[in-house]
Amino acid sequence: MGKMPNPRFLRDEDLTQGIEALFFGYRGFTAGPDLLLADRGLGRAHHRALHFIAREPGLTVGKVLDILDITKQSLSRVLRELMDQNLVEQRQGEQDRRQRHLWLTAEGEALIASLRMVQDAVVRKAFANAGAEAVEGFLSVLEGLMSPEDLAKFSTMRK
Amino acid sequence: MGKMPNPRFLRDEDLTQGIEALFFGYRGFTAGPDLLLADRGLGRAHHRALHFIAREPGLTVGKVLDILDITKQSLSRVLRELMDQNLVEQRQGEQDRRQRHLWLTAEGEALIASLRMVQDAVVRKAFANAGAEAVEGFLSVLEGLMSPEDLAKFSTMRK
DNA sequence: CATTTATGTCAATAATGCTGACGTATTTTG
DNA sequence: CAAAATACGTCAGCATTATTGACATAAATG
Repeated sequence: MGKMPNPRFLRDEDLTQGIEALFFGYRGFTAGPDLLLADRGLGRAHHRALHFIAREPGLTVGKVLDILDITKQSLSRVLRELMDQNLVEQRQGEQDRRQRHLWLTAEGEALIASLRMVQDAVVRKAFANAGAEAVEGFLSVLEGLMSPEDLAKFSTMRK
Repeated sequence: MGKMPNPRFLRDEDLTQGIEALFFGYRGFTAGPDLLLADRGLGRAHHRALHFIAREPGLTVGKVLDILDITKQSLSRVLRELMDQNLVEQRQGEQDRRQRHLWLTAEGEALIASLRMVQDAVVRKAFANAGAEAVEGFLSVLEGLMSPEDLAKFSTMRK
């Protein structure tokens, strides 16, 4: 595209910097929600489940398993705890009655809203300070880091 | 800077996309090393310790505690396992003999080299495909996500 | 009707973190 | 120099998140 390629691009130090940026950045990204969750005896796994159920209400258990890529035993425990706390509820599928569709209760909506509030504040600040173009770069690098399977999930989610 | 601000920048969907990109991207970033580590009965915590010891040989235990921000009990177990596997060794400080300086053994160097090989391949591909400008954006967003303390650590590490 | 699919559960195990309490060696400070 | 602070280690107990393997049930499908 007529851009001068940087002759010092992709040195070991650049990669080291990228690796460490991800380590520290990811920690800043999860710190806020972790505190809120701990109040209710929940952890990051519960947050992830809540996030994707909120994003696509009525998801089946199988779909969540596919997204989170954990075993059903692990997810089962997480969902059990969320249901025990009246944050999530299950409804049997109408067409396929083997399926369990997951929905947030009002209380679950409230919790994810406060988690989003905290996390959005961090992300919004980082995005705003870096600028729209930087956000584009941020996203495209992260897409490149994803496995093909996860990239497909990520992409179809935002269609 | 005379740039047209995008009127649709920082919508909820943008934040959602950023959040999910981090989730899936971080997973792709850790998947390769995790497999290699599992062969030796090690995990991500050992990887992090090895990384920072490799990066700054002779680090003291206290410095590693500060970087990783875990308790000394947690780090102690990790270091014990690394030393038991002859990957890391400790040397008493010469000036301050209370300190324990950490060094990789030849075997430790070999392990971190193969971990780096795997992880670098993923990061290099993502960086190369996205381009130098995208990498700038990637880094500046991640810096914005870091806590002030972690940003300081991150910054002083690359002086 | 046999098979596959979607889900749940029991039991055991591992990695990573935590808190609290103590102990030792060494350095610093009043 | 004695007291306090620092650097590090360790014992014990517990929580979260994940794993594997085995087995069970209900419902859809060929």
